[in-house]
Amino acid sequence: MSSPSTDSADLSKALEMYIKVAYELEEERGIATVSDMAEKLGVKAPSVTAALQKLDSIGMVRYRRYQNVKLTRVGKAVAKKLHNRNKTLMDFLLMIGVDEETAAIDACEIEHIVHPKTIEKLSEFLKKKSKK
Amino acid sequence: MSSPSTDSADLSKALEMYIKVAYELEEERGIATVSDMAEKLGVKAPSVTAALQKLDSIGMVRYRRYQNVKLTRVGKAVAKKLHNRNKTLMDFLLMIGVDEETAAIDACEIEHIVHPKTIEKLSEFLKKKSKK
DNA sequence: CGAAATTGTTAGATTAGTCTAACTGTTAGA
DNA sequence: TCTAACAGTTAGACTAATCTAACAATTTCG
Repeated sequence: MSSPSTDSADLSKALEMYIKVAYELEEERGIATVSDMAEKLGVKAPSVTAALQKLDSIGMVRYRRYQNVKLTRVGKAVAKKLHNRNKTLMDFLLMIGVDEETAAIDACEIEHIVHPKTIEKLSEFLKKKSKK
Repeated sequence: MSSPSTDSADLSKALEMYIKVAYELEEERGIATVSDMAEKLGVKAPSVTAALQKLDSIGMVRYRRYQNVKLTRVGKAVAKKLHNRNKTLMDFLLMIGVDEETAAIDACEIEHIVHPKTIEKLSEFLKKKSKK
């Protein structure tokens, strides 16, 4: 029952974003580079280096200087959790009529802060809606 | 058309919370003291002093050392905006079945970050629901 | 192969928000 | 009234996240 916690309660929003973006890049192009991460996140390269050092130290990514980044199993799980949350939030926001762009921004903020129970209820709510 | 902006985009979540709590205390007991604010926010007194100095400097509160705090007109407007947002979010979260405590926590986080458009849509959505 | 261009890292500064410890102003009651 | 207790402030440290400037490794290609 107790695999390394995917419960990112102890990860800041900022660190979660680095994980998420690393994941997206691995998906999109097989590899996550520092500069691509910086670009996607709208920060400068040194911020990425610093974040990767932290994430490596807590076992979220495998990172060695001058080498590419690799999410660990735990890191991937965190990324996937964030993506699921994001999807649920997007679906809901679009359903109530929020425009795509605003929904994307808000979902990306909210995904880091809401309680799992809330996501759960939101998800159930959407399921019911879609059945009707 | 351009009264001092209630658009708290430039206020951090932390500063918004100080404003909100000052407002609640003014409502509840007519006066907001440093120690009551610290208590409500779960921070120490020096953090409150620092925040009040900042908020005074940007015209959100009237604050002079060793004296009680008074929200300015603009500060009050920000507080009210936050309360409205909070109410809308709470109503929604309770509607989908989130428990009171969790809803309160989440609403308090979300109120600082979502786009006005989103609150607007959420509000319309609740209105429709209640009519049915 | 090696130099130029690119990419990434390190060092050091900055900002916001918090804390503790020490100090100061205020106030209530003997 | 004056002082002890309380409330509030200041000083200084710390953390997280960011930046710029300078430096180092890597890669590409002439």
